[in-house]
Parts: sequence; structure tokens; C-alpha cells
Amino acid sequence: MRERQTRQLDATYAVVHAAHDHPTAEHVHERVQQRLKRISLGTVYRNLQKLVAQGRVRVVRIGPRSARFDAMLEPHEHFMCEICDEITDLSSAVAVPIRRTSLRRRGYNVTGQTTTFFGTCPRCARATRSN
Amino acid sequence: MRERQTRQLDATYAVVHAAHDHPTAEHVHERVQQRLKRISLGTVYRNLQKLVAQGRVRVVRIGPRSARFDAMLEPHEHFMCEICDEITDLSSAVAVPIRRTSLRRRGYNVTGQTTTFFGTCPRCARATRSN
DNA sequence: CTTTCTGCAAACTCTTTGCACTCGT
DNA sequence: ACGAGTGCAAAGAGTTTGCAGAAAG
Repeated sequence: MRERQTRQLDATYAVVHAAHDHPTAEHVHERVQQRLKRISLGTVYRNLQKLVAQGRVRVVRIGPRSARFDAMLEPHEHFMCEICDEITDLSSAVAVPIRRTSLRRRGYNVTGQTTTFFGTCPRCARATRSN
Repeated sequence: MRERQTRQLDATYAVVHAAHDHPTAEHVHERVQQRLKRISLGTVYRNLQKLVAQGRVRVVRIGPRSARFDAMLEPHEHFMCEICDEITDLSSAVAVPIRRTSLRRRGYNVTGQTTTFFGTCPRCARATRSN
């Protein structure tokens, strides 16, 4: 046997899959603890790594803070609000796959891509204006 | 007076500006030390922050390792090789500005964007094939 | 039973910071 | 000479890891 199915792994995946807010490892830990009170942060980190290696979860590295996790596997883009730090999903542009082809012609092997927009989200933009 | 022009700040900017390989803070430190032997890593970090705040340098946060710095201010995309960790510049797609407009219509205030492709660069792709 | 996984705590990496001193202006 | 900037070393955040014991198959 190679990989075991543990409560900790299942719960970690369930939390990331249910989340729609790109949680950090610490967020995931807090949420998993609601079900498994004794799970440690180290285990959450190990299981997140495992899920990423299995391709069931993706890492989103944006901004100066911690890595964030996402079980949305369909290609999509992100918007990061520099005021509230919230990351929202954007539906993917149609134009993008074309660029991959041109890179492949130049000898690159492209396995992934991310586009992130930065700025102020509508909610924070409104709040800023009214202050 | 507000900001002073120190040897350390000048040298830090000169190194980033001359670099074409997206150096980490530690890289920048090593290179600046060739001219100012007593400069500390903390000072390099503080000066890199200052340059970023001034808009003379950009931070590139890709991959699990440290932040990397770039004085190339024209819009461009990145390719990160997952084997050798090298980040290369790609000329920017023409299609991208269009998407910003559509985000603005939805209430986002867009101040920046990055697109990164992941995979294997031509050199590593060749090396892998021949092994 | 065997081997992987876990909890815990310590270690590690990257970055920031407090303090006394230095150096631009 | 005033105060922003510096070097140094210690502290912080985020993440990884060694180990002894727990538990999946």
C-alpha cells in the first residue's frame, strides 16, 4: 500500500473543497479543528502538500502573506484586493490558451499559468470613497 | 527634507537595475557587498522596500521561495521554470488591457496585474530529454 | 504486524525591527 | 546639529521536520 486514507486528510480536503475564500493553512487548521479537535497545524501542512501533489488542490501565492489554497481546478484568474486582502475568482479569459501555443513553439513546456489582478475590490472602493 | 540619498540605497538600486535575473534580497545583498563590504542584509531589505514604495522596483512573488525583485517597469509576463527556478521575462500579450476595462465596469479599481506561466524552460526541457 | 501518519515541539527560512551609532543635509 | 539611515543581532511570521507513539491496511 502507498497512501493511507486518514480522517485528517479527508477533513483537510473537505474544508478546502467547501471553502470559497482561498483560506491560508492556518484558516484550514482552524476549520478542521471544529471536527477533529486534536489535529495539529503540522499535519494540516503535510496534508495540504499531499493534496497539492495529488493535484486535488492548488496553491495560490499572492501577496506578501501566507500561501492560500484552492480546490477550484478549472482554469480561472484571481483578483486580489490590496485593502481587505480578499482574493476572488474571475472567470478565465478566452484569449489565454493561444499564448501557450506560442510558448511551446519556442521550446517551453507549459504546465500551468496564473493571472492575478491587483487593486481595490468594489466593496473597499465604495468604502474608501464614502470616507 | 524627507528621503536621503545614501550610498546603500544607490547601490541597491543599481544592482537591481543592472540585474536581468530577478534576484532575491539575498542575491542583491551579495552583489551590493562587492562594492560596499559592510552593508547589512537588513539594510538591503529596507532599501528594497523603499524602492518598491517609490515605484522604481517591483516585487515578483512566484514560487515557494523568497520574493524576487525587478526594475523592469514596462508591463510584461513571466515564465518560471519549475526545474531550475529561473524566471524569464516574456513580452506582454496585447489582449490583456481589454480585461481591465471589463473589471472597472464591475466596480474594481485595477492598479496592477501579473501573468505567470509555469513549466519547464527550453534548456531544462532539453536536458531532461537527453537524460 | 507493518508502515504510514500523527501530535508535538523544535528547527529553519525569510523578513522585519529595536537600538545605539553614523552620516547626509 | 538634527534626524533619517545604518549595522547588528534578536525577534517574528510562516513552514518544515525529527521523533515516539497511534492507527490504517
